[in-house]
Amino acid sequence: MLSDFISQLRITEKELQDELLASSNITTHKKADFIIKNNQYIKVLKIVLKGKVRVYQENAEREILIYYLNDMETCTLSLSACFEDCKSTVNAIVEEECTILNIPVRFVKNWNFKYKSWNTFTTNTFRNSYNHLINQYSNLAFQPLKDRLFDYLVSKAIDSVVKKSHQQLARELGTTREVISRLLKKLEKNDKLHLGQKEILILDNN
Amino acid sequence: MLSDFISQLRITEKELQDELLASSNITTHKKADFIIKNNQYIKVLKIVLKGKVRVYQENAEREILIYYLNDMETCTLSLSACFEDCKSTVNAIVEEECTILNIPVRFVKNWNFKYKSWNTFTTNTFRNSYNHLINQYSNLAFQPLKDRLFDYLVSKAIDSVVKKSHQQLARELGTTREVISRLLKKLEKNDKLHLGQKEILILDNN
DNA sequence: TTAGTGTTGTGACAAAAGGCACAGGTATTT
DNA sequence: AAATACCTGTGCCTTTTGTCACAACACTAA
Repeated sequence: MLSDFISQLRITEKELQDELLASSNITTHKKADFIIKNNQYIKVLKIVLKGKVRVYQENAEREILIYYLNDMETCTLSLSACFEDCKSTVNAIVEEECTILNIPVRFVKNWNFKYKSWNTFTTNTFRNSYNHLINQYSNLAFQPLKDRLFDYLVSKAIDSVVKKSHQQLARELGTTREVISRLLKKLEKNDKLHLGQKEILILDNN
Repeated sequence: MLSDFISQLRITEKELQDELLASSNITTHKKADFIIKNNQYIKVLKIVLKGKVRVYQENAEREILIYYLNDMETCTLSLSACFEDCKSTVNAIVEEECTILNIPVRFVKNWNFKYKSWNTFTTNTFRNSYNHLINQYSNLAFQPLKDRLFDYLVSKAIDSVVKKSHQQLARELGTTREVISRLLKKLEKNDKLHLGQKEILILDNN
């Protein structure tokens, strides 16, 4: 699995491959495990080799999704922490059983100017995350929740189906369950989707 | 001015100093000039040496602030564009007469692995911008507009005074003028601030 | 001084989003 | 089968935010 990561990132430097092997370790986690908790010091860069992790911020009564980490995705916030000691402002929780590559922060900063492929990796990670977040931000600012909800469902659908409860959707979109239930009903009435038990079928995605 | 930038970034490499001098150029812009327009290809990295630029996204009827660029600040989105050819998704408009350092994108990517100080610069720029944006994002998600408005005023106040019209504030916070006017009145009634003509005095910032 | 433009205040109303309460459904475990 | 824990639907009401319309004031340029 580590070798998949190495090849996906085109890490051709033999020396970096060796350093990675020597310094990192791989851990596995069950559903509902916390990978990172708010206000906790970040000591390792986390890369999800396999599985799914939800990274979110919370306040008193609500949550909002920052991003999901899927196979071969890197936690940008822990990458950022590699360059300066800091605490996490988010929580990260396992949604599907995970295999995670852990690299202590002290290596990551160092490699950035030592290995070209690593430099490319960190830069791309920052760029993609930043662009993604700007999109999220302006959607949040401009789009009514109904549209954000529908777009979100379309983006998460696999074979036009989303298997999430209304409560889960509420958490991911930063709102409450009742609001989601009502908006979904409205969308169903407009023949945009069909509601089942913990399952939403998208009918019309234009 | 360029030398201030060089010293602020601790660019000690003589060679990079020379490259910067040879490849960049400095331009000046008047208030209300567009520096970058939505959907336009980005060809240079823009660094504001002196002045103030507002970078924002717009949709049909509204705008929302992404960030301000003040003295010695770098446009993160144009930095991002240096690593892959792409179009702007934002507008940037001069708010105070500006002196801008322009560096063609082809150099920036190259320097990233060639000069340590440049590498540090780009990494810090991405990190700071990403952290800032995450804060903005969760404020937008969690805080009622009234609180976002007050916090924003406090953050922009100089000697407890903000010299902006309600219309400007509306643009920066992604809402409309009437809404801002009413919220400001409410805050004034609660003795949080005092309203004048194009001027807001903060009375109580806890 | 006057015309024009930008700024502020506000009433009336509409739409969007949230909170509370409760009813009934589904799934799982014991 | 009973108990328990989620899950979904919805009525009712409140708060927040947005829209339209209009009036008054302030500032600037001719």
